[in-house]
Amino acid sequence: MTGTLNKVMLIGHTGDDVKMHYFEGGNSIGRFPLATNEVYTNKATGQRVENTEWHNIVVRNKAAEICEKYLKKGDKVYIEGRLKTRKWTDDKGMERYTVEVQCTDFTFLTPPPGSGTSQGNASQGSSSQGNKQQETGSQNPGAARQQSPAKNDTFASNSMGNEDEDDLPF
Amino acid sequence: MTGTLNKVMLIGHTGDDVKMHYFEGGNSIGRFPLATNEVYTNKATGQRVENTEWHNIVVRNKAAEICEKYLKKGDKVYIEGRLKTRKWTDDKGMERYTVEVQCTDFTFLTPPPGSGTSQGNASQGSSSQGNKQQETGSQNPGAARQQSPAKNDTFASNSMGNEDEDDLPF
Amino acid sequence: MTGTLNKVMLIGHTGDDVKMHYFEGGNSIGRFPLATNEVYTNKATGQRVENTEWHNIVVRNKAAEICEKYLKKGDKVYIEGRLKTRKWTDDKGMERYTVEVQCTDFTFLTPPPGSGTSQGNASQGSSSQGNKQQETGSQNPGAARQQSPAKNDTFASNSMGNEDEDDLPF
Amino acid sequence: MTGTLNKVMLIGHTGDDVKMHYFEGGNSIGRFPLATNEVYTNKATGQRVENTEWHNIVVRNKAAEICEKYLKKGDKVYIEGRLKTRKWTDDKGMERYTVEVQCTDFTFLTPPPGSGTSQGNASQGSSSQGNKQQETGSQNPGAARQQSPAKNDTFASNSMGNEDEDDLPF
DNA sequence: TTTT
DNA sequence: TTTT
Repeated sequence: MTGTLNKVMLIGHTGDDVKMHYFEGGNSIGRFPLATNEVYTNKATGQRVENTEWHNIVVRNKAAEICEKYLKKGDKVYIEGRLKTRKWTDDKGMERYTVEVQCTDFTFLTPPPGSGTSQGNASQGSSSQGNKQQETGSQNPGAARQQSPAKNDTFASNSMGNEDEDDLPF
Repeated sequence: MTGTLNKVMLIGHTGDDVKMHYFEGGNSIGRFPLATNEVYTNKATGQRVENTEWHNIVVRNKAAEICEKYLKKGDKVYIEGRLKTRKWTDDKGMERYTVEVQCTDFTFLTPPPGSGTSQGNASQGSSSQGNKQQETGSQNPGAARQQSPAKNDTFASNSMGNEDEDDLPF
Repeated sequence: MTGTLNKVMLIGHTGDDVKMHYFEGGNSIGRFPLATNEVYTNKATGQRVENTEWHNIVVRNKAAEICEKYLKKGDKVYIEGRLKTRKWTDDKGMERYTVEVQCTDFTFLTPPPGSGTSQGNASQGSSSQGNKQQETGSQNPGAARQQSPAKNDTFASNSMGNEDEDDLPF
Repeated sequence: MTGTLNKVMLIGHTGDDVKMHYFEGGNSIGRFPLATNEVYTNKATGQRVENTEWHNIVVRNKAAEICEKYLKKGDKVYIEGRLKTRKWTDDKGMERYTVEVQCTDFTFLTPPPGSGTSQGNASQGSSSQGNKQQETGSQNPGAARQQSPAKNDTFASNSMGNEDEDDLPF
């Protein structure tokens, strides 16, 4: 029985690169931590408080590969997904629970190096800032990266039977 | 180029039944109005104000057929979608614009007649309340209706390459 | 540093009544579990799978009191909030983590008993279904309950400096 | 009576600076257009299609002033709000309707000039890119800008009776 | 135009 | 009308 909604929407910075795990049969998942922040002033003490919240993001298959390829540690990203609690057993045999965000959609918010937008760190030698190596060639990796959300939109549209859209990320 | 988000989430009551439009080639769309309300007290006058906002919902293909079949005037529903402005020309030749919510996901919140839940209007003769005729048979239409969100979730999951889910609404 | 978003939106059924905790100084919090469901068919096995996800909802102060008063076990509710991981120590001195949804907005989706809507379980003796005792009087508790979302909208509006709205839940 | 939800969430680029309008009594509103994009490939024609959707954003009072001060044409921003249709009469006396997004929360996604983040266009002479004049002083305007979402979160928290948070944007 |  |  449903009639329910389970939705998470996050904008944050990745705390690490995407760690991939490949299954037999061709499926794969990627995991990475995402940080969101809140700032407020404690009224009682007048003190400024800054909190970081960490979220465990899980992406699957094609989406995981796109994230693995284009998301690097520190990037800003929009993540949409579902909350899911995963049960596991620690080394002492104790049952433990981890809450994960099963990603269903995402949009990169850090412009790719070399994109030259007013938002980008484009101008010069951004690869020196620790960006992951991006493949070069006729297709601008920044543009490719920028298109990934379109892909997600596309897939989501297909989910409602929209016909005139494609199946491919790029 | 994207990196953008265009999302609408509504919970409201339908103001009319779903009006279907079938295209050659097999595609179809359904349209219906959705009402949301807000209540507040005008601070200056102390007067209680109640506002109704009307939204133009557009659903496509399989989703449209499900809505047409199970959503009746007055039902409560959760709608997720994208904002889209459609341009048209009125009978005086003037350009006009209509903002629509292109539905990408939905969940029925009015329990189907006969569902017998604590939330439902189940107990007796609810068809006398003007509910649309529901097909009868071994499958409970209420349950079918309840599953439609699952279908949407399923489709959305597939959009990210999730393998172990199905393609069918029911 | 922010520029981040941490948002959860849930529609589900409460798994228990709201448990209140009052602090010295007048603050209070309420907690309750919320269930969301997903249904899909495992493609490999063809088996129908139904999953229930449980969420720990935390509400504060006035909102907690409203929930405590009008939300009963089994009710359907829309919850909006933030994800927050709370650290605690179990009886063996081990550090444990619990993810909670810190509620910032909510809307009751189960009509109050006696509301007599097509959606309600109004017709007869619904109190026998274990509904909490609602105070009686000139004001319909069902209406009061329905208004709580308006209150939240109102508060949210004020957060942006909207002047012509009120401060009170009802 | 409510029990409804009216929520819009957008990430897009502003198409113009914020236009302020001040009312007697001290209230004010700001308006600006926001663009979101979608990209897909038309399956029938194989053609890549790019659509831009324009949204009319309306912000009020303190939030309007913050946007007016820190948001410049072309900036990327997250906007949360409510859909509202405004009726007006055109110069021919015809009734017209405009759909607006009444902003209730926002987060700047374009780093301020001089922020020096890997995402920023910081390095050199960004004011030549048409950035609005930012006040200088001991407080980094970029940081101030970054804090505005915190302020919104704060206000939203207060809406639920959260006590230990402040009232001030910065 | 219309829902609760 | 306009952003990337």
